[in-house]
Amino acid sequence: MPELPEVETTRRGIVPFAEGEIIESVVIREPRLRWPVDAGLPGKLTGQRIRTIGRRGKYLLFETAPGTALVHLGMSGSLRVVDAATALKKHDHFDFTLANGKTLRFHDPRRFGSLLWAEDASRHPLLRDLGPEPLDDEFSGAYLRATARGRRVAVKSFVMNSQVVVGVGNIYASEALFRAGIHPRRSAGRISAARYQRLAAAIKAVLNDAIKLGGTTLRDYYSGEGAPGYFRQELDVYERASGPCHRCGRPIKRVVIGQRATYYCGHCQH
DNA sequence: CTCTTAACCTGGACGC
DNA sequence: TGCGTCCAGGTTAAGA
Repeated sequence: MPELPEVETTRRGIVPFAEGEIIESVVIREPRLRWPVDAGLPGKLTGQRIRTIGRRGKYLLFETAPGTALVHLGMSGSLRVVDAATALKKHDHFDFTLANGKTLRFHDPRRFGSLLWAEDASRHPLLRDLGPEPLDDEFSGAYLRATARGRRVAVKSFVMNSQVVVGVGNIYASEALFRAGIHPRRSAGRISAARYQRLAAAIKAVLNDAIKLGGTTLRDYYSGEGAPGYFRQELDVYERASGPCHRCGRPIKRVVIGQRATYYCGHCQH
């Protein structure tokens, strides 16, 4: 479910309530997430102050003195600020109870999300090999072009590869390729420098636009404060199969690339 | 190395 | 109502 804009919106929603706060208790109700939750994790976090709440790709990073708790929302996860007395719902898998009376509550029906511990987050195996942040200056058309050299994979799969660049998931990959006028099936290694410049700019623009509107709510995404994202109404192609292209009016196509639904305009994208 | 595929899991929508 | 099928915002591990 959540891509970079949704994770960033979640982060911004919980920062005012949780950054700088003491974690009074950690309750794990369901440890069977994407990776089993370490039984020793509550003991490590309890009593610690959350120094910062950061983000790396789609991971939220709760940094404390002894280490960092990594939270990934997977496909269907959400992390929300609730009052301590808020009734539990099905699939509320863990809570961080804070000293200010608020609780960070993780909800995830499909359990593809995760809660992990790292003494040094940047060296954790799941973070160590990640590509650059798309909104950083080092992520550019030149970087994409150099990284794509010799690769034959479809460009859509290429930009969704977190070792190439983090945070670009299935919605924003289709959206960025539409904005850049690039066909999603084109081989990554056979795209010009000029077109990669357009693509890098399109990725930055679509992610920034989505963050401004609080992300995209299709089914079950809600921010840290429980608000839906309003970028859905700005989508040009995603889940618009057979609808008119916003540029040329021809019907948007839906195909499957790398097992994922992909939307594009056959006339505007080459 | 690069690339493809299966797998992890629940629930909602839809057809019969 | 129920049952089977398909689909869903992510990511890794295994295999070719």
